[in-house]
This record gives sequence, structure tokens and C-alpha cells, in this order.
Amino acid sequence: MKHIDSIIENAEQLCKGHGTRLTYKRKHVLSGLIQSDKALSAYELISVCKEGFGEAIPAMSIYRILAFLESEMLVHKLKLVNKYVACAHISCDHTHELPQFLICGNCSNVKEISIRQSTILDLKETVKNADYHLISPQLELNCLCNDCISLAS
Amino acid sequence: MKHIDSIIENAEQLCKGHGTRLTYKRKHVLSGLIQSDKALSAYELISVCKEGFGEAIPAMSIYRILAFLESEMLVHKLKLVNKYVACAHISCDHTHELPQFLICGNCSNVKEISIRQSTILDLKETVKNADYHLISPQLELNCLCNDCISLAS
DNA sequence: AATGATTTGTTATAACATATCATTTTTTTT
DNA sequence: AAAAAAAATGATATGTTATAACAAATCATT
Repeated sequence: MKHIDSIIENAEQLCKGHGTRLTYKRKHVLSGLIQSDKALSAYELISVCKEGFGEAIPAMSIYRILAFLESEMLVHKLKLVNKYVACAHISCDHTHELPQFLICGNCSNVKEISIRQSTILDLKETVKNADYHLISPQLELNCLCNDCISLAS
Repeated sequence: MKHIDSIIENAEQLCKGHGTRLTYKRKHVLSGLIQSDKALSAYELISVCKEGFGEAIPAMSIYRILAFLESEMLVHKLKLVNKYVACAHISCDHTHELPQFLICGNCSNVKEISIRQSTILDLKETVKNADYHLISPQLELNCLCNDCISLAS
């Protein structure tokens, strides 16, 4: 738990730096996501908070808290599966790169990675040629993780 | 309307080739999507069928029909926005490439494009290095179309 | 303590989607 | 053509994801 505590503390400092507060409810939601190895839906998070902290947070509050955590870049929403993950780089000091996600279609396990800048530039170029403008190159890729591949074979 | 008819006919032949049927309800849903310049939600399609064909198709049927059309590769679901588009290549004879979508976040207009094979290989390589396996490189990119950019400026 | 701002609770409802079983339509077989 | 089988659709209920609107509680500052 030591590790988690330090991430949470880091997150708290980040919020303080932005003039916002990481309340204990927000901490609980964030902890729930950090401790989960996979992406969670808002309603799964309700259960997690109930079980982990004995705290019944209503759906509306969960969504508000998730929106807050997203705005602080502590959490990312995966639109491909309508679930949420903690940012993998809360404690990194390097500036925040645009996140890319590999989502295991079988077990919902998610890995946050960076892709080569050149690949992103490639995409941007292609999009531009199609008369569109890329807003956010947050890619969400439909994958299988190696564990699930092993199980299947 | 000539153009649409020929696409529909083409789709019908494709289904026949797979031993399935493009019923008139399925045709209506597909036509609705083809004639729309933007992605439509299931419930928007209900309205389209009602207005365009005077036919009240219940939500359940729409979803089943969409699932069928997807399985025949005549329609694609955009998970990023929970909407559906007709495949842009129903009448092309070249083999079906994996589709990539540019979605205008403002007007829901969607453009289906192909991206360079090399970009996809790049992605695959990156994913492989992260111990995941890319299943479907159907990218859905959050964009703005040029029209909406012009309007904003 | 009074105030203003932020956060959270409560309730209702919208939007998107699936499960289940009944009915109708189409196809196949006799 | 009639019967049986298969496929498609309808109807109803319910599940899942998400937001709107307003009230109450909490916190920060004076």
C-alpha cells in the first residue's frame, strides 16, 4: 500500500498546484482505479468504493468525481469501452504525453503506452489529406493481452 | 436515387453470396445510413425509417438489423460515439481494407478512410513490444471537419 | 458567526442496449 | 399444396451508461 499512498500524495500535490482539492471521496475513487489492474465502469467503481471503503457513493457523484479526475489528468476515459483507468504517469515528472491505450477485449485489462511521435505525425498527415483535423490522437486499440492469448491456445 | 439503388443491389448480391438475405427492413435501415452524411444512433435510425419509409421499426429490431449489417460488413459501428455508418466501400470490388474513421466532434460527420499500411505496421509493432496483440486496427479518430473549423474561425 | 464557493446528495430522466418469449414470414421437405 | 423447420421480427421488460436540476452539506475567508 505504500506505493499507492505515494501516488495519491503526488496526485494531491498536483491538485493543490492547480488550486483544486483532492477530497477523500475523490481519493477513494482514484485509489480504486489505481488498485484495479483493469478499466472499471462508473458502476463498478461504486461497488469498489463500497467494498474497499464501506462508502456508498451515488452514481451521480461518481460521474462528477470522474469528470474532476479527468480534468486533472489523473484519470482517462476509454470511450471504446465506456470505462475509466487511472493515469499510469501520475508520479512521473516528465511532461504528460498524449496517452494511448491497449485494451484487452477479453479481460478489460488496459495498458497505457506511448507510441512513436513519427506514427502520430503519420496519422496527422493522413487526416489532413482527408480534409479533417485531428484534435486528440488518443488512440484506443482493440487488443488481446498475452495472458488471454495464452489461455485461448 | 439511382446511385443508392445500385449500392443496395450490390449489398443484396453480397448477402446472397453469404447465404443470407437482405430483407426490405434491412434495406431500409441500410438506405437510411447510406443517405445520411453523418453517423446515426440506433434511435435516430428509428426516426429516419419512420420518416423515410413510414415504417415504425422497434428499437430491438433496429439493433438486430444493425448487428446483421455489421456482420455482413455493410455497416460499421463507431464505438467512440455509439453511432453507426454505412460502409463506404459496399460497391468497391477491391478487397475490403480495415476501415479507419475520422469523426467530426462538432457535427458528427464521418469520413471513412484508409491509412498507410506502414502506419498500421508501425502500430502493430509498438503494440507487440508492449506484450499485447492488435486485433482490429479500426481506428476512430476524434477530429473536426474543415467545415466546422471554418465556421468556428 | 456570516458569507460565498465548492462539493456532495437526491431524484428524475435521457440515451443506449440486451434478454426473453411470442408471433409472423420465409424456406425446405414431404 | 401442406406440414415442418428455420429465420426474422415484434412486444415487453429490464439493464447499463450518463446527465439535468435543485437541495443540502462542507469548506475557506472574512
